[in-house]
Amino acid sequence: MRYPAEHKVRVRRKIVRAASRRFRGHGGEGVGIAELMRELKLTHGGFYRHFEDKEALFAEALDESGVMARTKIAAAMAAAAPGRELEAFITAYLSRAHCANPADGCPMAALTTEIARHPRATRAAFDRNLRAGLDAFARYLPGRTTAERERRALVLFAGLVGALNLARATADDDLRRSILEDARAFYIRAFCERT
Amino acid sequence: MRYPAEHKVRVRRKIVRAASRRFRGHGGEGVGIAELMRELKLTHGGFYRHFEDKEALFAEALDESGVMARTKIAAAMAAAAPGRELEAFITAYLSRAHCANPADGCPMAALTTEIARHPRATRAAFDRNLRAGLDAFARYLPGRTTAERERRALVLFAGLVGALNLARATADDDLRRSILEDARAFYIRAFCERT
DNA sequence: TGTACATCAGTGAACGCGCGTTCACTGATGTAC
DNA sequence: TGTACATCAGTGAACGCGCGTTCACTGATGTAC
Repeated sequence: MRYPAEHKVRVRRKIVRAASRRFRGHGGEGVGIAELMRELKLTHGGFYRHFEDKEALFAEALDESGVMARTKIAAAMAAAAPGRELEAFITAYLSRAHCANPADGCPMAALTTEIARHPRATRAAFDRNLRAGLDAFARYLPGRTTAERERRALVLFAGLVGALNLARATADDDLRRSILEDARAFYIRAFCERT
Repeated sequence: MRYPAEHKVRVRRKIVRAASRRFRGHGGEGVGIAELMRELKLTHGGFYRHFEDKEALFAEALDESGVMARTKIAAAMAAAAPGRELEAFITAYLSRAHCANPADGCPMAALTTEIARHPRATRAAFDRNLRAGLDAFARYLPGRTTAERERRALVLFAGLVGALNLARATADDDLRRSILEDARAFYIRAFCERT
């Protein structure tokens, strides 16, 4: 059956959105095409009318989650008192809610270790989103030049990713809380001091 | 054919050692039992004389890599000038060699994101090795009590893991170098200052 | 305006493949007598 | 000392399963005439 003009675009976006949540929640290898399509009341065969292969979807889902993540960062910062934007970002990133819900959270964190094993094109998508993410808060960091602020943003972000991922990995609730809280306090002190 | 007394123990250890490298290099789902056994000139059927299932091997491989990682940490620190042990550890952990060779490196870093999706027993093995790893360098950190030093060790370690993993994920050599170097400088300044 | 045809998103059976796991079997060695 | 038997690490065929991907087909709608 032929579908209305914009139908294909809408379905494609729905696939990407659903995939971006699933990939973050279960990892690239933990998500199957058939089950993903079933969630959208479609069958697996149609998938290949939209994407070259699973890897292409993965890369596109990375972009999609990147956009969503940046929207959340922006929202957290917009809601913060002036001068405390960075603190708000750090607090939100290392929150228990973010820790408990990888599927709705930062793709950089949820997929860090497996990205290294993906093909170059996918890792390029990762880089693209990493840089865009850094741009979202680099201007709130101390530093005389943009380059200097961006380098600090990268160090800070790497620290946040590491803390979030260790907190997610541990089976010990106390340890998890400790990682999140101590890291939050540490990075706020290290990067949010008025200089 | 029946084998000499200690034969089984030796084979088992060989499996665990080979698995620990492979898991770090390719992730849990990237390693197959049959191929692993083939590397040791064995067939896949015999695997189940040694382990309950793949998950049990994974957990044991985690312990094995933990021991190896701690040996390397200890060696790096022992080779350092007195008072600069922690700096030596940070430098070795964020070295390009460690970044380029996950299979020979820290299991905490190589497997962080997928550990969160493993069963509780496996995550307990992760915790065990995390704590043991922290013990290896916590005493070199500033802090009045052991507990305080251990909490700082955890924050530092999380930062190192995050930086190493981002460096491994990026496809951009310059970005990779930048992450490793900037993070190294940052953490040395933050944790190795004489207090 | 009416008719014939082209389009193409979606369907679902089928493909080949690799996986983790099971199991009947092998056969050299240790042990019981 | 010699013989019969038990042991059990390792073998390799076979299992069921789920995966990514392909493909002949469907059928409602757009388009050409």
